[in-house]
Amino acid sequence: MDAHVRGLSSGSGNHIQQRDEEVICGVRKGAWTVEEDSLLMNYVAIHGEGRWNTVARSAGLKRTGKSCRLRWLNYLRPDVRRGNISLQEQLMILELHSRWGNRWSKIAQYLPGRTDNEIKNYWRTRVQKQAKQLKCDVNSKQFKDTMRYVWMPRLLERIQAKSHSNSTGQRTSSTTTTFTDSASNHADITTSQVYEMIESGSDPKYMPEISGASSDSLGAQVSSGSDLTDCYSLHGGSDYVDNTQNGSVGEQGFEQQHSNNWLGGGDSLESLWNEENIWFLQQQLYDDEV
DNA sequence: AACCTGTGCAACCGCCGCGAT
DNA sequence: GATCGCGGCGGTTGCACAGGT
Repeated sequence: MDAHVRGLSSGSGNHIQQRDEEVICGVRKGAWTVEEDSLLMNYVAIHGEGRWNTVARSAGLKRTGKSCRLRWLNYLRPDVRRGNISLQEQLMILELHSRWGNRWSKIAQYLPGRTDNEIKNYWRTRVQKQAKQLKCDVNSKQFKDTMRYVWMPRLLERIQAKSHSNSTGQRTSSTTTTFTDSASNHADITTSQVYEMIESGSDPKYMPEISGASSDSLGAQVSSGSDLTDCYSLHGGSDYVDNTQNGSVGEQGFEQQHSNNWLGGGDSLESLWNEENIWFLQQQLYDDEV
């Protein structure tokens, strides 16, 4: 269905993509080949990152330094994670974006293994698409309010619901998690809101006990970890039903989930968008008019 | 089966800041 | 102070693929 699945089925990321490569002035463009990846990985393994123009030349790659850097950071880096944005990560993205806007690299610092490119793509393909469907600007107050007062609380609810349903008690007791990485050094992250999210188990980076590929990690519980086939490919899956039941939709009786939760992924943002959000937006617009 | 459309992601582009000279 | 090269960042594009008609 999507590129995740494609990538999985190929077993080697996007190597299946055989776009037309062009060579202009001895510089290759387009999709990277397995051989190029191998050259770059070997070179970086020996010489380390940085000085990308030198890397490109010395590794025998007919690529620009920029291209090598991008390929390494977004794809080849060993700790890079792709696909399957978990609920916690979604929540983090929403919160941090509301705080910083399109500072993708800054946001990415708080989502270990996620690249700015992936977060940016996520925002564009999921969030902006929602705004477009609702015919409102993604930067409008209405949309931001909807995110903050509807979307994010419900994400939080679902995270908590999943946590409880898994009955391990790990997550809810994790509020004492300490921060020992880069995030703790960011003086501009001071609001309790973000910390609460993080501390409640938003990400493996902040949850040493659930880091890595542990199958019983929260990430795995929520979104099957790095399984690329999960989140956005479960059309009509059981998660969808669970969402409506666990979501505490409630207040205006908008229990009915719209059938156009197009991607249908139970843990995706899309499943949160229903008439309730539209209603909320309409109320906001109405209030503004009055 | 053929074509069309939507989707998601990798990669490129242009701009900017910074350090070296 | 001016210039250059480089790396980083955000915006944008191109394209493979899946699903629909």
